[in-house]
Amino acid sequence: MIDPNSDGAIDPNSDRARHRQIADWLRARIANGELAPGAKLDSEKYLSQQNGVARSTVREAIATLRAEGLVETRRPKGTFVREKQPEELVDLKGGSVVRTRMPSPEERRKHDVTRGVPVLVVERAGKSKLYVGDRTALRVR
Amino acid sequence: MIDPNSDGAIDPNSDRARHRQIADWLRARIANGELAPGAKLDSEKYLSQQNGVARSTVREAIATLRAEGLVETRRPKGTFVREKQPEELVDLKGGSVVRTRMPSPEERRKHDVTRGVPVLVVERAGKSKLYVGDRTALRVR
DNA sequence: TCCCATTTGTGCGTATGTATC
DNA sequence: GGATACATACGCACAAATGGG
Repeated sequence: MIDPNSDGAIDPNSDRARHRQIADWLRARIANGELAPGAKLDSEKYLSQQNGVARSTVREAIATLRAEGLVETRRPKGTFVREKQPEELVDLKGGSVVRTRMPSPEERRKHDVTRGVPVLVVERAGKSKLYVGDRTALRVR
Repeated sequence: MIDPNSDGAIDPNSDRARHRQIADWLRARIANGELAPGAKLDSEKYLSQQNGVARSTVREAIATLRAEGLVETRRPKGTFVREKQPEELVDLKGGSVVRTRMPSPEERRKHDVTRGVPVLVVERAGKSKLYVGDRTALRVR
């Protein structure tokens, strides 16, 4: 049996939405290292019972973290804190212009991009190249 | 009265999730210009009745587009196709390293960043600067 | 000022499907 | 087969913000 709020993420008196409070709480635990990269979050069911909210409320909180690129969900394994990826250092040539945006679903599939990870678009001489933000750093020599 | 599927976004026989079908459909309408930048999407209620699905299903589709940076929701006005922002061209100095990621909630507030919009992080000489992806392009001279 | 209609936000409960171990 | 855990989907109710009359 789980004691609701033994770990107390939720303040029932707060005006702040419950799913936001839970997202804040998980985000803080990730930030301070309590939930380290690679760590598995508690299950949605556990979190919902622990905090005395519906599972859908927990799901919304996790969806927020996913969109922020903080966690990644592997079904039905669970949700995990994202780990830093090996980073490729790419040299930028003169005349290049760099932009960033979220990838389309096709680009996500094609380049195997996790949800919540943006891409870098480098344009030069009328052509543009795509780099996955997670695994790329661009350098100006 | 709305005739479900008079506009037919949903194929009930498809095993593709309904919210994904609706997201695909809206994404396509945005891509082909039928829903131009600044245009207002139909309300969640209208879309749900039009497609014969629950409002929560439509909301999930729209949340997807929001995370992709395609639309932006202004409550209680509605959801709108995002417009291209005036772009500032920033020159990159030698020795700079550029990365991209999603902003934290604090960064989003501080820099007024719409959901679904990544940021550019330029690091140089131990210091790093943040640029909003939506309104910034970096140039190598 | 007040009321109302519209629209998104929040939150719940329930049920069923699907993938993994 | 069973247990676990996430995914999909529905329905409901009420809150909050905005604009019109």
